[in-house]
Amino acid sequence: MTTDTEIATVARDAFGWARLREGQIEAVRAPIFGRDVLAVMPTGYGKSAVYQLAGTLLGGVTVVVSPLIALQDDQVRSLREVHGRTAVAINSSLSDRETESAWMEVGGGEQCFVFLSPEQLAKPSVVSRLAALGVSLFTVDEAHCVSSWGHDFRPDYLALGEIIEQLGHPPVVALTATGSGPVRTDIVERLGLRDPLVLARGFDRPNIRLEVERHESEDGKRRAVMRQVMDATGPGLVYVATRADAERYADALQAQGIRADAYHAGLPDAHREDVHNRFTDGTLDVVVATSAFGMGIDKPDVRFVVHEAVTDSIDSYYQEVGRAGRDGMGSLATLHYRAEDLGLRTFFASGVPSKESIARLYAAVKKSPSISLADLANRLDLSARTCRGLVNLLEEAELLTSTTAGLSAVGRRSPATAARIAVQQAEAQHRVEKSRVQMVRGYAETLECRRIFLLGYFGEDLPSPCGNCDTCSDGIAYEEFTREHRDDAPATFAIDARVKHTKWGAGVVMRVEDDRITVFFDDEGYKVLSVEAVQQNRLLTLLPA
DNA sequence: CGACAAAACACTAATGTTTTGTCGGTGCTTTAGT
Repeated sequence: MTTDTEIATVARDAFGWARLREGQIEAVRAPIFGRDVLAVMPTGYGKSAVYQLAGTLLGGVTVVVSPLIALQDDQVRSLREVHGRTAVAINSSLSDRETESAWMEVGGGEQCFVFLSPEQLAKPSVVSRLAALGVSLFTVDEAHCVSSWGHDFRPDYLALGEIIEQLGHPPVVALTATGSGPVRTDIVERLGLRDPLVLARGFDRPNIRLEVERHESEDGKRRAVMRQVMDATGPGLVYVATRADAERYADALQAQGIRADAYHAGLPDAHREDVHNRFTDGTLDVVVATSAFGMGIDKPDVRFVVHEAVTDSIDSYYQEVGRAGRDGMGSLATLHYRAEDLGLRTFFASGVPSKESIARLYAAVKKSPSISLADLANRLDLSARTCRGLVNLLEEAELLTSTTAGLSAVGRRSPATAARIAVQQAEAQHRVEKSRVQMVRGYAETLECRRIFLLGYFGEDLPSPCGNCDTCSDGIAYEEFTREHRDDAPATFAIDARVKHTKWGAGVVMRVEDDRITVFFDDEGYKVLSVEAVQQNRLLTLLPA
């Protein structure tokens, strides 16, 4: 209890916060007692306060891993200018001299926050500097990136677990606004968290109305999206799947006199920043964006989030939807659904590397043990990224290990065998990703209450239909609800139970309904099974937890 | 997988149909050349 008082005192005296939420206090308490924590809380709940308070209380060096430099700069500015703390962001935009002076600042005072990208931490010099200084707290902000970006897009995310160990495993605080059960498990495993406290708070956002509009033709969908945005009031976001669509819709909306603009990663940085600023200060009403627009947006009065196409997962969907109505006022989230749009997402979830390239890489490592990643990329004439991706895949398949000394092969397999195993591993990953896309289809096509479905995906049980989604308004949700709760559900498996399927291997029960059961399998992803089939054919057996 | 553009074709002239090809999302970093 003394600690809770201390936390409250620091919150008030150092940061000027009169009140903390229960979840924040719990999340701060864990690292102070040396326990790792994964906190899943929506933006606006006060995630940053967790590491800011814990770091201040623990003293010394707090590392904050954050995916975007713009995000880091915002945090540093806030810590320095608003709260008078010591904080630096070290990245490639700094000159050598600036980098040196930043490191001096880190080691110079009683307490300092250091913001780093995972790519910075991939450099041995950065890790050894931190090790020499000693790290009191290791924070991973936007921790879902570990899970979603680690495999291919930003492979250095996968190395964070190893970095934490090299730093002597200080208490770890992982923070994210999104994350279904499997994503949380993935974060915990990849960061190597030890018996972490897992907190999830504030998932339900009852002020956001949920709607799905189905379309047969591309043209019909386009007209419906245009009509909706033109009739809507207040600031809003339109999420599209491609850069070209972002520009097309933005142009069309402008032509209709709407203050709209496009945002995607292909636009010049200055323009992106300008769009962001205009949206924040209210001179721009609608941003038509790819998934590039999102992290770091903290605008309270977004009144609608329209999805012109499906996302790659419900995790992404709910995160994007969550940008509406942070002020608690009524807001609208509409998904314009066309079954064909799932194709693009399925495509992104594909693309297994060729056996030849894997075999070649494995053979090269066997031939030259302790080879560095850079030398390997050079020798094989691969880009550093492609090479890193392949190495990560082989590491996950436990065919390679990577140490500070370099890469080396594990066991004695032929390159062909190694390639076969690695391809199986990659295919399993892609099956999981495709199953995540299929869950988006499930959401779009469900007859039950949308919110029951969404919250159920995140492991929360809404006791009755929400009354604020399209299926509730149509009355269908209530029919479904009573139909499913007609009888006492037959004894099946409990949520979170670890099970084994005759064909799909081990998995975790995510959801149990009257007539079907949803399981997340390690190598297959989400599968919806009929309870009848499961019982008749004894498809599932319970595994010890 | 599917949208869209370019190329190829189909044939009686300027434009429509079919086939083939390409591309699609997210950000760090670092280096060579102005």
